Amino acid sequence: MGVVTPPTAKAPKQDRSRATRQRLLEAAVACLAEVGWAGSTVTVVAERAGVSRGAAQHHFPTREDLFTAAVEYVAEERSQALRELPSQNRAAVVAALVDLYTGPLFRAALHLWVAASNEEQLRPRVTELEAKVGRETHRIAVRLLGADESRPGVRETVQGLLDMARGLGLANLLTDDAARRQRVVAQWAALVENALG
Amino acid sequence: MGVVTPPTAKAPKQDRSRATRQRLLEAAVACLAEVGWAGSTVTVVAERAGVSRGAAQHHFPTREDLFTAAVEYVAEERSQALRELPSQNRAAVVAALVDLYTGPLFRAALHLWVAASNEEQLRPRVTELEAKVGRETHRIAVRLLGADESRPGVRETVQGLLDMARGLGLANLLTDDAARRQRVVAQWAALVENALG
DNA sequence: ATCAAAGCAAGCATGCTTGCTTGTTTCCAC
DNA sequence: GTGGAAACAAGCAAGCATGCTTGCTTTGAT
Repeated sequence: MGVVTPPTAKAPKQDRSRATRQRLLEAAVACLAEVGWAGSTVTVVAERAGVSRGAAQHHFPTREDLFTAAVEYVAEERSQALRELPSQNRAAVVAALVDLYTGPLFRAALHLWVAASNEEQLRPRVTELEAKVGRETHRIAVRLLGADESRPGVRETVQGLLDMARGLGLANLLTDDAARRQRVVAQWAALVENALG
Repeated sequence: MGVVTPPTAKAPKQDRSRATRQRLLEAAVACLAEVGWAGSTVTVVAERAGVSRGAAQHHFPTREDLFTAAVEYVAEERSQALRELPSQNRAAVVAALVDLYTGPLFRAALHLWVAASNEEQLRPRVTELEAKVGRETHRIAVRLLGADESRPGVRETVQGLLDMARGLGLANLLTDDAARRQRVVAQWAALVENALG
Protein backbone atom coordinates (compact mmCIF):
# COMPACT_ATOMS: atom_id res chain seq x y z
CA MET A 1 0.00 0.00 0.00
CA GLY A 2 2.91 2.29 0.57
CA VAL A 3 3.33 3.03 -3.14
CA VAL A 4 2.68 6.56 -4.28
CA THR A 5 -0.99 6.69 -5.10
CA PRO A 6 -2.38 9.67 -7.02
CA PRO A 7 -2.05 13.13 -5.42
CA THR A 8 -4.87 12.58 -2.97
CA ALA A 9 -2.77 10.41 -0.72
CA LYS A 10 -4.85 7.98 1.31
CA ALA A 11 -7.45 10.13 2.96
CA PRO A 12 -10.57 9.66 0.79
CA LYS A 13 -10.63 5.88 0.93
CA GLN A 14 -14.14 4.54 1.29
CA ASP A 15 -16.79 5.81 3.60
CA ARG A 16 -17.78 2.38 4.77
CA SER A 17 -14.21 1.63 5.64
CA ARG A 18 -13.88 4.72 7.79
CA ALA A 19 -17.16 3.92 9.50
CA THR A 20 -16.07 0.38 10.28
CA ARG A 21 -12.75 1.61 11.56
CA GLN A 22 -14.51 4.10 13.76
CA ARG A 23 -16.87 1.48 15.11
CA LEU A 24 -13.96 -0.78 15.87
CA LEU A 25 -12.18 1.91 17.83
CA GLU A 26 -15.29 2.82 19.77
CA ALA A 27 -15.91 -0.83 20.53
CA ALA A 28 -12.30 -1.27 21.62
CA VAL A 29 -12.60 1.61 24.07
CA ALA A 30 -15.93 0.36 25.39
CA CYS A 31 -14.59 -3.15 25.87
CA LEU A 32 -11.53 -1.78 27.58
CA ALA A 33 -13.73 0.02 30.08
CA GLU A 34 -16.03 -2.93 30.60
CA VAL A 35 -13.97 -6.08 30.45
CA GLY A 36 -10.43 -4.74 30.74
CA TRP A 37 -7.33 -5.42 28.74
CA ALA A 38 -7.13 -9.20 28.89
CA GLY A 39 -10.84 -9.51 28.22
CA SER A 40 -10.72 -7.25 25.22
CA THR A 41 -9.86 -9.87 22.68
CA VAL A 42 -10.19 -8.93 19.03
CA THR A 43 -13.09 -11.34 18.72
CA VAL A 44 -14.94 -9.56 21.52
CA VAL A 45 -14.19 -6.16 20.09
CA ALA A 46 -15.23 -7.20 16.61
CA GLU A 47 -18.49 -8.69 17.87
CA ARG A 48 -19.26 -5.53 19.79
CA ALA A 49 -18.51 -3.44 16.72
CA GLY A 50 -20.84 -5.63 14.71
CA VAL A 51 -18.20 -6.72 12.22
CA SER A 52 -16.48 -9.99 11.64
CA ARG A 53 -13.15 -10.77 13.16
CA GLY A 54 -11.68 -10.93 9.67
CA ALA A 55 -12.80 -7.38 9.01
CA ALA A 56 -11.18 -6.22 12.22
CA GLN A 57 -8.00 -7.96 11.28
CA HIS A 58 -8.16 -6.31 7.90
CA HIS A 59 -8.18 -2.84 9.39
CA PHE A 60 -5.75 -3.66 12.17
CA PRO A 61 -3.50 -6.54 11.14
CA THR A 62 -2.41 -7.22 14.68
CA ARG A 63 -4.02 -6.77 18.04
CA GLU A 64 -1.28 -4.36 18.92
CA ASP A 65 -2.20 -2.19 15.92
CA LEU A 66 -5.79 -2.08 17.07
CA PHE A 67 -5.01 -0.92 20.56
CA THR A 68 -2.27 1.42 19.49
CA ALA A 69 -4.93 3.16 17.44
CA ALA A 70 -7.34 2.90 20.37
CA VAL A 71 -4.83 4.68 22.56
CA GLU A 72 -4.76 7.64 20.23
CA TYR A 73 -8.51 7.57 19.94
CA VAL A 74 -8.94 7.70 23.70
CA ALA A 75 -6.44 10.51 23.97
CA GLU A 76 -8.29 12.48 21.35
CA GLU A 77 -11.66 11.87 22.99
CA ARG A 78 -10.39 12.90 26.38
CA SER A 79 -8.80 15.97 24.94
CA GLN A 80 -12.06 16.90 23.29
CA ALA A 81 -14.11 16.35 26.44
CA LEU A 82 -11.61 18.57 28.17
CA ARG A 83 -11.92 21.42 25.70
CA GLU A 84 -15.68 21.32 25.97
CA LEU A 85 -15.63 22.12 29.68
CA PRO A 86 -17.66 25.24 30.34
CA SER A 87 -16.24 28.17 32.25
CA GLN A 88 -17.92 28.56 35.62
CA ASN A 89 -17.10 29.39 39.20
CA ARG A 90 -14.16 27.57 40.70
CA ALA A 91 -16.13 25.02 42.70
CA ALA A 92 -18.02 23.97 39.59
CA VAL A 93 -14.81 23.80 37.57
CA VAL A 94 -13.18 21.56 40.16
CA ALA A 95 -16.22 19.31 40.16
CA ALA A 96 -16.25 19.18 36.37
CA LEU A 97 -12.56 18.33 36.23
CA VAL A 98 -13.03 15.50 38.70
CA ASP A 99 -15.97 14.24 36.68
CA LEU A 100 -13.60 13.77 33.76
CA TYR A 101 -11.93 11.08 35.81
CA THR A 102 -14.99 9.03 36.61
CA GLY A 103 -16.41 8.30 33.18
CA PRO A 104 -15.84 5.34 30.87
CA LEU A 105 -13.16 7.22 28.98
CA PHE A 106 -11.04 7.40 32.10
CA ARG A 107 -11.73 3.77 32.85
CA ALA A 108 -10.54 2.82 29.40
CA ALA A 109 -7.47 5.01 29.78
CA LEU A 110 -6.74 3.45 33.14
CA HIS A 111 -6.82 -0.06 31.72
CA LEU A 112 -4.61 1.16 28.93
CA TRP A 113 -2.05 2.62 31.32
CA VAL A 114 -1.85 -0.51 33.39
CA ALA A 115 -1.61 -2.69 30.30
CA ALA A 116 0.98 -0.38 28.76
CA SER A 117 3.12 -0.51 31.86
CA ASN A 118 3.94 -4.09 30.92
CA GLU A 119 3.57 -4.13 27.15
CA GLU A 120 6.76 -2.86 25.66
CA GLN A 121 5.07 -2.03 22.37
CA LEU A 122 2.32 0.06 23.88
CA ARG A 123 4.26 1.80 26.58
CA PRO A 124 6.03 4.53 24.58
CA ARG A 125 2.93 5.58 22.70
CA VAL A 126 0.75 5.66 25.80
CA THR A 127 3.38 7.50 27.78
CA GLU A 128 3.79 10.10 25.07
CA LEU A 129 0.10 10.68 24.53
CA GLU A 130 -0.64 10.74 28.22
CA ALA A 131 2.02 13.37 28.76
CA LYS A 132 0.44 15.40 26.00
CA VAL A 133 -3.07 15.10 27.40
CA GLY A 134 -1.71 15.80 30.85
CA ARG A 135 -0.14 19.05 29.76
CA GLU A 136 -3.28 20.08 27.94
CA THR A 137 -5.36 19.27 30.99
CA HIS A 138 -3.12 21.38 33.16
CA ARG A 139 -3.24 24.30 30.75
CA ILE A 140 -7.01 24.24 30.51
CA ALA A 141 -7.39 23.76 34.25
CA VAL A 142 -5.24 26.83 34.87
CA ARG A 143 -7.33 28.84 32.48
CA LEU A 144 -10.70 27.69 33.82
CA LEU A 145 -9.60 28.26 37.40
CA GLY A 146 -8.25 31.67 36.58
CA ALA A 147 -5.01 30.73 38.30
CA ASP A 148 -1.98 32.97 38.15
CA GLU A 149 0.91 30.63 37.52
CA SER A 150 3.47 33.33 38.08
CA ARG A 151 2.76 33.12 41.78
CA PRO A 152 4.85 30.47 43.50
CA GLY A 153 2.97 27.33 44.46
CA VAL A 154 0.05 27.93 42.16
CA ARG A 155 1.32 25.54 39.51
CA GLU A 156 1.85 22.81 42.08
CA THR A 157 -1.54 23.43 43.61
CA VAL A 158 -3.26 22.86 40.29
CA GLN A 159 -1.14 19.81 39.55
CA GLY A 160 -1.98 18.36 42.93
CA LEU A 161 -5.63 19.00 42.29
CA LEU A 162 -5.45 17.05 39.05
CA ASP A 163 -3.57 14.27 40.80
CA MET A 164 -6.30 14.16 43.39
CA ALA A 165 -8.85 13.87 40.60
CA ARG A 166 -6.88 10.94 39.20
CA GLY A 167 -6.83 9.34 42.63
CA LEU A 168 -10.56 9.82 43.05
CA GLY A 169 -11.11 8.27 39.64
CA LEU A 170 -8.98 5.31 40.63
CA ALA A 171 -10.94 4.86 43.84
CA ASN A 172 -14.07 4.96 41.75
CA LEU A 173 -12.90 1.95 39.79
CA LEU A 174 -13.98 -0.59 42.37
CA THR A 175 -16.60 1.17 44.41
CA ASP A 176 -18.83 3.93 43.18
CA ASP A 177 -18.46 6.30 46.10
CA ALA A 178 -19.94 9.40 44.55
CA ALA A 179 -21.09 10.71 47.90
CA ARG A 180 -17.67 10.66 49.49
CA ARG A 181 -16.17 12.12 46.35
CA GLN A 182 -18.56 15.00 46.39
CA ARG A 183 -17.63 15.93 49.96
CA VAL A 184 -13.92 15.72 49.25
CA VAL A 185 -14.31 17.82 46.12
CA ALA A 186 -16.29 20.44 47.98
CA GLN A 187 -13.70 20.73 50.71
CA TRP A 188 -10.74 20.89 48.38
CA ALA A 189 -12.48 23.30 46.07
CA ALA A 190 -12.61 25.61 49.06
CA LEU A 191 -8.96 25.00 49.91
CA VAL A 192 -7.91 25.63 46.33
CA GLU A 193 -10.09 28.72 46.21
CA ASN A 194 -8.18 29.91 49.22
CA ALA A 195 -4.78 29.06 47.80
CA LEU A 196 -5.43 30.76 44.49
CA GLY A 197 -6.64 33.93 46.12
CA MET B 1 -8.40 -33.33 54.17
CA GLY B 2 -11.39 -31.72 55.75
CA VAL B 3 -11.68 -34.45 58.38
CA VAL B 4 -11.32 -33.39 61.98
CA THR B 5 -7.63 -33.58 62.73
CA PRO B 6 -6.44 -33.40 66.33
CA PRO B 7 -7.26 -30.27 68.37
CA THR B 8 -4.52 -28.20 66.76
CA ALA B 9 -6.53 -27.61 63.63
CA LYS B 10 -4.35 -27.02 60.58
CA ALA B 11 -1.86 -24.44 61.69
CA PRO B 12 1.30 -26.45 62.42
CA LYS B 13 1.54 -28.17 59.05
CA GLN B 14 5.09 -28.44 57.84
CA ASP B 15 7.66 -25.72 57.88
CA ARG B 16 8.77 -26.33 54.34
CA SER B 17 5.22 -26.07 53.17
CA ARG B 18 4.70 -22.73 54.83
CA ALA B 19 7.95 -21.47 53.40
CA THR B 20 6.98 -22.52 49.89
CA ARG B 21 3.60 -20.93 50.26
CA GLN B 22 5.21 -17.72 51.42
CA ARG B 23 7.64 -17.73 48.53
CA LEU B 24 4.79 -18.26 46.11
CA LEU B 25 2.88 -15.31 47.47
CA GLU B 26 5.92 -13.05 47.40
CA ALA B 27 6.65 -14.14 43.86
CA ALA B 28 3.04 -13.51 42.87
CA VAL B 29 3.20 -9.97 44.22
CA ALA B 30 6.54 -9.31 42.56
CA CYS B 31 5.31 -10.63 39.23
CA LEU B 32 2.18 -8.57 39.54
CA ALA B 33 4.25 -5.43 39.95
CA GLU B 34 6.65 -6.32 37.16
CA VAL B 35 4.69 -8.04 34.44
CA GLY B 36 1.10 -7.26 35.40
CA TRP B 37 -1.93 -9.45 35.69
CA ALA B 38 -2.00 -11.16 32.33
CA GLY B 39 1.73 -11.75 32.45
CA SER B 40 1.59 -13.31 35.88
CA THR B 41 0.91 -16.84 34.77
CA VAL B 42 1.27 -19.56 37.35
CA THR B 43 4.27 -20.89 35.46
CA VAL B 44 5.99 -17.51 35.69
CA VAL B 45 5.15 -17.14 39.37
CA ALA B 46 6.30 -20.67 40.16
CA GLU B 47 9.57 -20.16 38.31
CA ARG B 48 10.18 -16.93 40.16
CA ALA B 49 9.44 -18.63 43.47
CA GLY B 50 11.88 -21.37 42.57
CA VAL B 51 9.34 -24.17 42.77
CA SER B 52 7.75 -26.35 40.14
CA ARG B 53 4.41 -25.49 38.66
CA GLY B 54 3.02 -28.66 40.16
CA ALA B 55 4.01 -27.51 43.63
CA ALA B 56 2.29 -24.21 43.05
CA GLN B 57 -0.81 -26.01 41.93
CA HIS B 58 -0.64 -28.14 45.02
CA HIS B 59 -0.77 -25.14 47.35
CA PHE B 60 -3.21 -23.19 45.21
CA PRO B 61 -5.33 -25.57 43.14
CA THR B 62 -6.47 -22.84 40.82
CA ARG B 63 -4.96 -19.63 39.62
CA GLU B 64 -7.79 -17.77 41.24
CA ASP B 65 -6.90 -19.31 44.61
CA LEU B 66 -3.33 -18.12 44.23
CA PHE B 67 -4.23 -14.53 43.53
CA THR B 68 -7.02 -14.43 46.04
CA ALA B 69 -4.39 -15.30 48.61
CA ALA B 70 -2.03 -12.78 47.04
CA VAL B 71 -4.65 -10.08 47.47
CA GLU B 72 -4.77 -10.68 51.19
CA TYR B 73 -1.01 -10.86 51.34
CA VAL B 74 -0.66 -7.48 49.64
CA ALA B 75 -3.26 -5.97 51.93
CA GLU B 76 -1.42 -7.24 54.97
CA GLU B 77 1.94 -5.99 53.70
CA ARG B 78 0.54 -2.56 52.93
CA SER B 79 -1.10 -2.41 56.29
CA GLN B 80 2.15 -3.29 57.98
CA ALA B 81 4.16 -0.72 56.02
CA LEU B 82 1.55 1.78 57.07
CA ARG B 83 1.79 1.01 60.76
CA GLU B 84 5.55 1.34 60.62
CA LEU B 85 5.40 4.97 59.54
CA PRO B 86 7.28 7.13 62.01
CA SER B 87 5.74 10.17 63.63
CA GLN B 88 7.32 13.38 62.37
CA ASN B 89 6.39 16.88 61.35
CA ARG B 90 3.50 17.20 58.97
CA ALA B 91 5.52 17.79 55.82
CA ALA B 92 7.52 14.64 56.46
CA VAL B 93 4.36 12.67 57.21
CA VAL B 94 2.78 13.79 53.96
CA ALA B 95 5.91 12.80 52.05
CA ALA B 96 6.03 9.44 53.79
CA LEU B 97 2.36 8.79 53.02
CA VAL B 98 2.89 9.57 49.36
CA ASP B 99 5.90 7.29 49.30
CA LEU B 100 3.59 4.44 50.24
CA TYR B 101 1.97 4.90 46.85
CA THR B 102 5.09 4.71 44.75
CA GLY B 103 6.59 1.39 45.77
CA PRO B 104 6.19 -2.08 44.30
CA LEU B 105 3.46 -2.93 46.79
CA PHE B 106 1.27 -0.18 45.41
CA ARG B 107 2.08 -1.26 41.88
CA ALA B 108 0.99 -4.78 42.69
CA ALA B 109 -2.15 -3.50 44.36
CA LEU B 110 -2.90 -1.33 41.35
CA HIS B 111 -2.68 -4.25 38.98
CA LEU B 112 -4.87 -6.19 41.34
CA TRP B 113 -7.52 -3.48 41.42
CA VAL B 114 -7.68 -3.19 37.68
CA ALA B 115 -7.79 -6.94 37.26
CA ALA B 116 -10.41 -7.27 39.97
CA SER B 117 -12.61 -4.69 38.32
CA ASN B 118 -13.28 -7.26 35.62
CA GLU B 119 -12.82 -10.56 37.41
CA GLU B 120 -16.02 -11.38 39.19
CA GLN B 121 -14.31 -13.79 41.52
CA LEU B 122 -11.65 -11.38 42.68
CA ARG B 123 -13.71 -8.24 42.87
CA PRO B 124 -15.53 -8.71 46.19
CA ARG B 125 -12.43 -9.75 48.09
CA VAL B 126 -10.30 -6.93 46.68
CA THR B 127 -13.03 -4.40 47.30
CA GLU B 128 -13.48 -5.52 50.86
CA LEU B 129 -9.79 -5.59 51.71
CA GLU B 130 -9.13 -2.30 49.98
CA ALA B 131 -11.88 -0.66 51.97
CA LYS B 132 -10.31 -2.03 55.12
CA VAL B 133 -6.82 -0.84 54.24
CA GLY B 134 -8.28 2.49 53.14
CA ARG B 135 -9.94 3.02 56.50
CA GLU B 136 -6.79 2.05 58.33
CA THR B 137 -4.77 4.40 56.18
CA HIS B 138 -7.13 7.23 56.96
CA ARG B 139 -7.05 6.53 60.66
CA ILE B 140 -3.28 6.43 60.81
CA ALA B 141 -2.96 9.51 58.61
CA VAL B 142 -5.24 11.42 60.94
CA ARG B 143 -3.17 10.38 63.91
CA LEU B 144 0.19 11.14 62.33
CA LEU B 145 -1.01 14.50 61.09
CA GLY B 146 -2.47 15.37 64.44
CA ALA B 147 -5.72 16.28 62.73
CA ASP B 148 -8.83 17.08 64.71
CA GLU B 149 -11.62 15.27 62.91
CA SER B 150 -14.29 16.93 64.97
CA ARG B 151 -13.70 20.11 63.04
CA PRO B 152 -15.74 20.27 59.83
CA GLY B 153 -13.79 19.70 56.65
CA VAL B 154 -10.82 18.09 58.35
CA ARG B 155 -11.90 14.59 57.47
CA GLU B 156 -12.39 15.52 53.84
CA THR B 157 -9.07 17.31 53.76
CA VAL B 158 -7.22 14.20 54.84
CA GLN B 159 -9.19 12.02 52.46
CA GLY B 160 -8.41 14.34 49.59
CA LEU B 161 -4.76 14.24 50.51
CA LEU B 162 -4.78 10.45 50.38
CA ASP B 163 -6.62 10.54 47.07
CA MET B 164 -3.93 12.83 45.73
CA ALA B 165 -1.32 10.37 46.91
CA ARG B 166 -3.15 7.65 44.99
CA GLY B 167 -3.18 9.85 41.92
CA LEU B 168 0.52 10.53 42.22
CA GLY B 169 1.16 6.82 42.52
CA LEU B 170 -0.91 6.20 39.43
CA ALA B 171 1.01 8.84 37.50
CA ASN B 172 4.19 7.17 38.68
CA LEU B 173 3.15 3.96 36.97
CA LEU B 174 4.25 5.06 33.51
CA THR B 175 6.77 7.80 34.13
CA ASP B 176 8.93 8.13 37.18
CA ASP B 177 8.50 11.82 37.82
CA ALA B 178 9.90 12.03 41.31
CA ALA B 179 10.93 15.65 40.85
CA ARG B 180 7.46 16.87 39.99
CA ARG B 181 6.00 14.76 42.74
CA GLN B 182 8.28 16.29 45.31
CA ARG B 183 7.20 19.81 44.39
CA VAL B 184 3.52 18.92 44.47
CA VAL B 185 3.92 17.20 47.80
CA ALA B 186 5.68 20.21 49.28
CA GLN B 187 2.95 22.56 48.16
CA TRP B 188 0.13 20.33 49.30
CA ALA B 189 1.81 19.73 52.61
CA ALA B 190 1.69 23.48 53.09
CA LEU B 191 -1.97 23.60 52.11
CA VAL B 192 -2.80 20.82 54.53
CA GLU B 193 -0.76 22.45 57.25
CA ASN B 194 -2.82 25.56 56.69
CA ALA B 195 -6.14 23.76 56.64
CA LEU B 196 -5.46 21.76 59.77
CA GLY B 197 -4.37 24.81 61.72
C1' DA C 1 -21.23 -1.55 -18.04
C1' DT C 2 -16.81 -3.27 -16.68
C1' DC C 3 -12.82 -3.96 -14.18
C1' DA C 4 -9.56 -3.62 -10.53
C1' DA C 5 -8.93 -2.72 -5.86
C1' DA C 6 -10.41 -2.48 -1.33
C1' DG C 7 -13.53 -4.18 2.24
C1' DC C 8 -15.21 -8.11 4.32
C1' DA C 9 -16.19 -13.09 5.95
C1' DA C 10 -14.73 -17.69 7.25
C1' DG C 11 -11.67 -21.47 8.08
C1' DC C 12 -7.07 -23.31 9.49
C1' DA C 13 -2.73 -23.85 12.04
C1' DT C 14 0.14 -22.51 15.90
C1' DG C 15 1.35 -21.40 20.49
C1' DC C 16 0.21 -20.79 25.20
C1' DT C 17 -2.21 -21.42 29.69
C1' DT C 18 -4.87 -23.92 32.60
C1' DG C 19 -6.29 -27.88 35.26
C1' DC C 20 -5.86 -32.80 36.00
C1' DT C 21 -3.51 -37.04 36.76
C1' DT C 22 0.28 -39.91 37.77
C1' DG C 23 4.63 -40.84 39.98
C1' DT C 24 8.46 -39.69 43.30
C1' DT C 25 10.40 -37.63 47.48
C1' DT C 26 10.23 -35.70 52.08
C1' DC C 27 8.37 -35.20 56.54
C1' DC C 28 6.02 -36.47 60.93
C1' DA C 29 3.82 -40.01 64.08
C1' DC C 30 3.77 -44.34 66.01
C1' DG D 1 12.40 -47.89 61.41
C1' DT D 2 8.16 -48.27 59.36
C1' DG D 3 3.79 -46.45 57.56
C1' DG D 4 1.17 -43.00 55.82
C1' DA D 5 0.19 -38.53 54.54
C1' DA D 6 1.64 -34.36 52.73
C1' DA D 7 4.75 -31.92 49.48
C1' DC D 8 6.72 -31.83 45.24
C1' DA D 9 7.76 -32.86 40.15
C1' DA D 10 6.42 -33.95 35.45
C1' DG D 11 3.61 -35.14 31.67
C1' DC D 12 -1.06 -34.86 29.19
C1' DA D 13 -5.40 -33.20 27.22
C1' DA D 14 -8.68 -29.32 26.42
C1' DG D 15 -9.71 -24.57 25.49
C1' DC D 16 -8.69 -20.22 23.63
C1' DA D 17 -6.53 -16.23 21.23
C1' DT D 18 -3.72 -14.83 17.63
C1' DG D 19 -2.23 -14.49 12.91
C1' DC D 20 -2.45 -16.19 8.25
C1' DT D 21 -4.65 -17.69 4.02
C1' DT D 22 -8.37 -18.18 0.93
C1' DG D 23 -12.47 -16.72 -1.31
C1' DC D 24 -16.60 -13.61 -1.91
C1' DT D 25 -18.80 -8.86 -2.06
C1' DT D 26 -18.90 -4.05 -2.52
C1' DT D 27 -17.08 0.23 -4.06
C1' DG D 28 -15.43 3.74 -7.23
C1' DA D 29 -13.24 4.84 -11.60
C1' DT D 30 -12.86 4.28 -16.46
